[in-house]
Amino acid sequence: MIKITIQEVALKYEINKDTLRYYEKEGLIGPIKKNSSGIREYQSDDLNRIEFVKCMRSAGLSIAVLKEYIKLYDEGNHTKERRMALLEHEKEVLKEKIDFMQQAYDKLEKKIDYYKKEYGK
Amino acid sequence: MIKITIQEVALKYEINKDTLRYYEKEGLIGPIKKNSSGIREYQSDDLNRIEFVKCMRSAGLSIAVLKEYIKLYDEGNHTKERRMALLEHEKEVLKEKIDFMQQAYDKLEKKIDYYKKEYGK
DNA sequence: ATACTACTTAAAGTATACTCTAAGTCAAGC
DNA sequence: GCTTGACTTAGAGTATACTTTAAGTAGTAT
Repeated sequence: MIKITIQEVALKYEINKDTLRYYEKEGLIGPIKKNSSGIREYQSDDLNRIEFVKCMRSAGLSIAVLKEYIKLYDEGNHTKERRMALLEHEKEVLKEKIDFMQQAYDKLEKKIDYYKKEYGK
Repeated sequence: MIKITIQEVALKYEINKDTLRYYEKEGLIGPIKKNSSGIREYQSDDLNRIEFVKCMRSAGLSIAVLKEYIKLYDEGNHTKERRMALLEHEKEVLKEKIDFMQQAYDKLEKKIDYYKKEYGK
């Protein structure tokens, strides 16, 4: 059984300790088990969840959406359909965002090329 | 010479009128010419700028970065190198973000597929 | 025993980007 | 001439996601 401290989790995933506690308070992760002194001991299941949350947050999924997903998850098997719908919706949102960003990327590239030509004169 | 109102710009680009004024106050667009009654009259140059800002904002470039770029632009030709560097930096940042989002997208897709299999049972 | 460091909590503070409010002006229609 | 509706401003308010603060505890090193 793995038991690692908040410090170690923070280092491993490059997430602020306060952010980890904040995510826990919001119900995105945990509740994390605590030892007799009240210190958090993160286990491998917790780490998987953290990795998922980190990935989704870095992609722009909101705390609220992740909270909702976790809530449904914790409610058990009868929420599978709703969870799936939620994920599919977020997938679509993400797709659109990626599109916007790709458009901006292309525009930036063009602008830079233009500068390069100008600069070369 | 085109002259369109803030209302029309707001409709055309789906940007809140308050946001347009906010962007102007921050120096991202304009200053927009005003008629004798103090009403803004947007011209085609303004619209091009607005389109650029909208595109970059939708891709996540910060107000601060756009402000900096516009500032350099307004300072004249001798800032071209710095502008190019700024754009290239933002391009790299965008690339990374797109990567993160693509990763999350793939992860979501996998999760959904998993649910679909489970659900089919 | 005392100093040091990392942990704990609840709550306040910060950054970013809007978005709304209040008070007022102005042109058009009745 | 008065109402209506869109505009103006400065400044306050909101949402989201942290991040910091203050006050306190617990385990380890000297």
